Amino acid sequence: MSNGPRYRFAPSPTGFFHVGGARTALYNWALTLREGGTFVLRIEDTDESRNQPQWTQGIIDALAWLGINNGHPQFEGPYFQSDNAAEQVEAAMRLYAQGKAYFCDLTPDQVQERAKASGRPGYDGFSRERGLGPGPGRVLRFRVPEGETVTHDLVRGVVRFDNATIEDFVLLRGNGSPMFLLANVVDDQIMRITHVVRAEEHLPNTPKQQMLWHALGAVVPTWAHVPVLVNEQRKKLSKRRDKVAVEQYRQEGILADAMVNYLMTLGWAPHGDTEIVSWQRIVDEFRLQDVNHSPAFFDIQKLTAFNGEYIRAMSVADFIAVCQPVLASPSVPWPAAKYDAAKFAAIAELVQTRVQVLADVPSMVDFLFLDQPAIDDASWMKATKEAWARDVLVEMAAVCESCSEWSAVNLKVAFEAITERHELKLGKTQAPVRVAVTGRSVGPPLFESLQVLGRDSTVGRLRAAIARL
RNA sequence: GCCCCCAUCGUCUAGUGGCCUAGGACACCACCCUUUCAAGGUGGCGGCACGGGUUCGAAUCCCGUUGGGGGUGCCA
Repeated sequence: MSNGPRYRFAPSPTGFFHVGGARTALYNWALTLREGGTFVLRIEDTDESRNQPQWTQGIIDALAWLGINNGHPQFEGPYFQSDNAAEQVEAAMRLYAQGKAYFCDLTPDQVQERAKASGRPGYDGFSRERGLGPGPGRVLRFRVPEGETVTHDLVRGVVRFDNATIEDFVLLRGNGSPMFLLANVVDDQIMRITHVVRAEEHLPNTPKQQMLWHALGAVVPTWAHVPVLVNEQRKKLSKRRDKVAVEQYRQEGILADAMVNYLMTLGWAPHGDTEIVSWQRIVDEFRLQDVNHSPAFFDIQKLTAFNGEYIRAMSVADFIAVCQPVLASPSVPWPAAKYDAAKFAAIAELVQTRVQVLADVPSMVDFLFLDQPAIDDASWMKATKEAWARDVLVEMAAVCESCSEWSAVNLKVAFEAITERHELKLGKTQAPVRVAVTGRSVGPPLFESLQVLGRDSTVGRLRAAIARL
């Protein structure tokens, strides 16, 4: 077992794993790798009302997809917070025995009423000196000491909190179960965590937890609070409002490498003039001290641009391989039986520079696997409105039927002759042919497309188009 | 309300007192290339929130203002 630093990622299984969590996990993972430490995954499942077991597997799968996998020697877990309930309660009772915590029988409503009456928000310490023992419905509250709590944060620096502004928070619920603040600290102690790197939303929890670490007689870990990810309204990313599920991006054909690279550039940047860098370089260069202090906008457009870069950087063979899931997806517009791997392989290189996400691929090649192309009406109208369009289609159909060798170059040469006869530009004349054959006005280069489609289909579609005019 | 954090192009960032007439990337615009669309190439637009200090010198340090954000649960 490694003696290096112990980082941890502690998500709660309350929904789809989201990009903000992924970024935090990646930060921890990069640090773990660089420093020869350990990455502990702990599922914080103490909120019985909200956590769902199925989300746990989703977290594990998404982490694995991003390269954080439990097969790696520096990965430890997953642990479950609920498994440590006994130790958490025991720690709480120790605090009670030492007078560092006390029981209170006020209900949440009563606490609120008193706060309202006094004009001061939060719990007022009503039961501090009442000497209540444990009992059903009674919560255990931490007795916040007087003074100041000074935290040292690797990204924020020194952050001071006046303890007078911190209420006596709950350690154990009325039903005896441990709450987050306590459970989190006890687990971190059990797992010998040395570095707590988490999102900025936890910064206000830090003085409370630091007091707990002290009260429990342990050496506090090193804190680091990284900025949150926000939407275009500059609000923290929310599962309800925003598109945040890692799994969804994966399904749409965002590559893991692109996602990882993009996420790492939110709040941080590698040295030099390019942000597209290898994971190894990220591991080598990433430092918490260099992390920005302000929230970062999760820009899907830039994520997509990164993804396009990664797609283009792949070999054609890799691109073909990575396209298989989307080409075999049930949402594809052609009947599964009609898919022809050889045809896709023949045209793959030409689609590779034309897609940003893998989900864009099917619409670029669907004409190859459909009996008849799905003609886009607007494109059709526009491409055939000139008088010459019919002649071009007729002449092209004839050429296609009669030309000797069925090849892109041959077709191009023949078509250029037609174009010249009409004293037009290729950019113009190819439009009706393209729409007739592929159904769209944009797509991979025309003659290569025809070559892959084949002579019979091409001629058939041209004839059908002429009949349609 | 109270506590805390933050502030460089629209966005993500480089910048840690002189190398900054502030660099890169995404987006946008133009041109080139070109069989559509992309890709690629070239160029352009565009920023240190404001006000005071400190200093020979400030995007960089200090204070204030303004503006954002987070927290304020018997959620995590």
